[in-house]
Amino acid sequence: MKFVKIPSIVITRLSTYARNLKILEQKGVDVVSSVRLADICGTNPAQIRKDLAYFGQFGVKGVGYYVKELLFEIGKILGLDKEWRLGLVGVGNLGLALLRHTHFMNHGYTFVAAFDEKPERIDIRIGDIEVAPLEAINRLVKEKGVEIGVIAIKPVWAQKAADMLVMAGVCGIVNFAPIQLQCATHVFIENVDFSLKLDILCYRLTSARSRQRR
Amino acid sequence: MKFVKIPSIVITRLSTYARNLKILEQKGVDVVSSVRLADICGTNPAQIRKDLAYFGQFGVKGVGYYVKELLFEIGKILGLDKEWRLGLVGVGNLGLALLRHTHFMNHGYTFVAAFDEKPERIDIRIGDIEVAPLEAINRLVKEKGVEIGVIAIKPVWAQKAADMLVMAGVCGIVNFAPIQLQCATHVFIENVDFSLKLDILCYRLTSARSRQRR
DNA sequence: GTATGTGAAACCGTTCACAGCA
DNA sequence: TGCTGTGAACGGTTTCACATAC
Repeated sequence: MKFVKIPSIVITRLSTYARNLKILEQKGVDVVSSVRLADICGTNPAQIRKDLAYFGQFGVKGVGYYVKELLFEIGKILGLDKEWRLGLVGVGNLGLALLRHTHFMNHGYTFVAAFDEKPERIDIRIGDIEVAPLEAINRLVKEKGVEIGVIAIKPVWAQKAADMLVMAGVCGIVNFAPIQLQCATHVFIENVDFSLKLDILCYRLTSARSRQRR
Repeated sequence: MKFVKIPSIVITRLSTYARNLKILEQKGVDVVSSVRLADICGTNPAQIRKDLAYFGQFGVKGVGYYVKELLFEIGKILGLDKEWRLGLVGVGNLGLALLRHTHFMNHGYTFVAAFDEKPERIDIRIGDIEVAPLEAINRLVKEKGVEIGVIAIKPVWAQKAADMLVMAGVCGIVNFAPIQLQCATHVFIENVDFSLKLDILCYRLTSARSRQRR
């Protein structure tokens, strides 16, 4: 078997396919062709087939893909066939939104710990979780088996939080703070960046307007 | 002047450059070379120079870039040299986080209206803003001059919210709901997608682990 | 000497087009 | 016939390398 580097955009699309396959499954659709799925996902049929080809052959020639089967296979590829344990740093409004609102999340993810730097937030209970101080990160990450850290704290604290998470053994971080975290190379970081998206929109709106004015 | 299509990844990077130039400015740094800036931004010096070349010549040969000047120019390119008026749909925890916590945002963006579908949230005041029902979108978007809509409402309501915003004249939307919005082609949509980022991390962690096991 | 700006080359991802199979 | 899987062609982005200017 050859070593093939998989572009990260492929992974992004797989997640999109999974999301839309779930919707098809709920609608009771059994089989879907790459053309139909591409239409739904806003991409190209060849792209879907190429993306899947990185991982194997999941379709039936002349027929298409069985929705449930493909969903299962993509889940396996992405690693969604297990429960992932999340630790939250920062229990402000954003943190609370993440903790409470499961509709912003897929199944398979559970918050098992939460931390904050503000003394008045310590010991507050949210569901099953008790908010702990940042100093408890090392102990609780190990105790609760946190695998992914979610940073939703003020930017000034974000790097410290990341350092503590990594020190405790966390290898994956979703960062909501608008700064670039510096971590060891074995740590995977994904940024969720509202102000970046706003900047992109500004540019598009600005250039669309200046084009109109001509 | 030639028409050159600018890749959207260039815009993304410009925003990153701006963010880091701001930090350099605060530190009192006057001049920065593309090598140094690339180092900070985690990219390649040639890439920075190529990105900027789409828009003009902003450096001094043998010297580098004047931080303040370059920051100003990038701001002008992105359209950050004006105030942008935002309208929020969905005043749950996430919406409140966006409204209140300015550290998730750059300067230059101001929320001027907020909407929610839950009757108990209507008429609540947050700062200068009074929460209005979705039905008021059309009127208030026009009255307050909303230019960008921010959707932080439950997925089931998201498409309706988008439709109403677009109907009222909004051409840019930042969407936090984990669904793909369908809008007219003149509308720019940027998605902020937590569960997508989680899926990417899962994949990376899973494949890193399976690589270790070998 | 030093760092930008930019053609040219290398690289990578997307799309095409068709062989192969149900 | 219909749709997948895939080599080949294409198009676009990144990187290199050097002429140019301070």
